[in-house]
Amino acid sequence: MSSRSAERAGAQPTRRAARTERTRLSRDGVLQTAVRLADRDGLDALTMRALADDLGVEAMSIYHHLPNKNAILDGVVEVVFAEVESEVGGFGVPPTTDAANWAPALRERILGARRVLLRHPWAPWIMNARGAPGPNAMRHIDGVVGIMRAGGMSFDLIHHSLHAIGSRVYGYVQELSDDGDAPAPAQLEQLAGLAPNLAAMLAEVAHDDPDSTLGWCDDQTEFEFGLDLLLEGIERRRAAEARD
Amino acid sequence: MSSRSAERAGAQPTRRAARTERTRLSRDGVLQTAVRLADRDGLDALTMRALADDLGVEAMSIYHHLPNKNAILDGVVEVVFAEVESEVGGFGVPPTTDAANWAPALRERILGARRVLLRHPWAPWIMNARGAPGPNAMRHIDGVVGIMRAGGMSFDLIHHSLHAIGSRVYGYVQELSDDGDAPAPAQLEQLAGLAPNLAAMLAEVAHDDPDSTLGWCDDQTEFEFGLDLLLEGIERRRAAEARD
DNA sequence: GCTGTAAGACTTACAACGTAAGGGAGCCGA
DNA sequence: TCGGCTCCCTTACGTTGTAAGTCTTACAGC
Repeated sequence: MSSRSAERAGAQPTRRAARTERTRLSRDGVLQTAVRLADRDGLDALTMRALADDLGVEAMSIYHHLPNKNAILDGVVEVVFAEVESEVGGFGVPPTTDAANWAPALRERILGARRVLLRHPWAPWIMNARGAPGPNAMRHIDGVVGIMRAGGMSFDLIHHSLHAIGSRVYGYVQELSDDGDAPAPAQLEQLAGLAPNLAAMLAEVAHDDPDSTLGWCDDQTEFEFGLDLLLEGIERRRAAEARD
Repeated sequence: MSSRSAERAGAQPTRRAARTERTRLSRDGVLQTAVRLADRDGLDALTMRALADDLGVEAMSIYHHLPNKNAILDGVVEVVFAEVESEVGGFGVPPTTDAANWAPALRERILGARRVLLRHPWAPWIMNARGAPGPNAMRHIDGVVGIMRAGGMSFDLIHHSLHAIGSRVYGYVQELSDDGDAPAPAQLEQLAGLAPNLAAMLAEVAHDDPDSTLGWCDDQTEFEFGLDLLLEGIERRRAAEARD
């Protein structure tokens, strides 16, 4: 049923000939294909067998290049962060960064990361599920620390700020509900009994902006609102630190 | 090997006798046991078979009370939010809440939720993985909205704020790395080549507070730092709104 | 060209997962 | 007493990651 088995079953001269044009794998090729597969079919579809299929190979062959599936997951995230690196023009600290402009610089860096992650929406899930960031992700964070440092903040403040910004450092936030559709009036009425305040809010938002079904959730706008809130607060603490 | 199969193999009069004292399941009992199982052995250990084992029952029996595993996951989260409700003394809005004290009230509410979630660290994972909040979680959010509303904020500002606070509303943040141990000096040196700013920060933190191995991460302190940053920023926007 | 060797692809097989399908025990109303 | 309903058990299937072992192919040295 898969394209590969079809090809197998189909016009193929001899077993031997098929073997002759055997595909050569490589760690990089596997990861690149995995990224495309996840982009196309989602994270759940990224199984060893499906990946092998896309590579024109049997599942177990992959294990000669990556030790296990977790390594693949870590690997694709690293690929994504390589993309982040080129998106933001390198992980270095912009040379003119100082106390006056660290915040916009950081803002730009984070929004750049976000742009890439929006192209690979499955990546945050992997990052959440797996612990330690790889080298590329690490260098991304290092750049963030560098920008704050160039802004004249103490490591202590930077450290707290990193935690505060949390996953926003990476350019994403937990999406509350992806399920898409706006609450139908019937649902809204039902909700009113359970959660009147929430229902009132939803009703007003729906009234003010009927088009924005549930695009009212997790907009770019929302992301930037939260980010700016944090950056403002951090800037105020930086200034306080500088006064001492 | 499991306690149950041992019991089976052991002193048991007759098959019929065993059947007579057949365990009676209930939706509630299943969920309660699932919570205990997850608390004890972690989320990965919460499989249908393990759960059935703890219940003294076969896996498929569970399906007479819950339609599938997702229902169980949703169910245990609801159990957790019932615990939140009692922890915070109900999801209602404190009667004296106004523009002057909404922020402390909200802070208290969120930290209460956090206290409960720290007792069930697996719960956030489920909440992330699955979409829509259940009724209890919904009522929790409704309480949060209610508090802000009592503070005199517009629904628009409340709505943006909800997104900004993100998962903090629920009382948790994504933990960056749970893997525990402090970076060994060797690791730190290796890191210095890759991420010098980060390495410098870690070195200083380690120096200032050698005990706090990596408890320096995701402390209560960190959580409150970020929360207060957001609450401050929101309060400033509320005051601005009130001036218009 | 021939052959030995190592790299790497293939085959087979397993344990664990969620769960569909159907069997049968026990209880309850008639 | 009996029919039927509830609900637990048994068996089995498809999918997952991956361990173990076989076989092919490319290439080095002769």
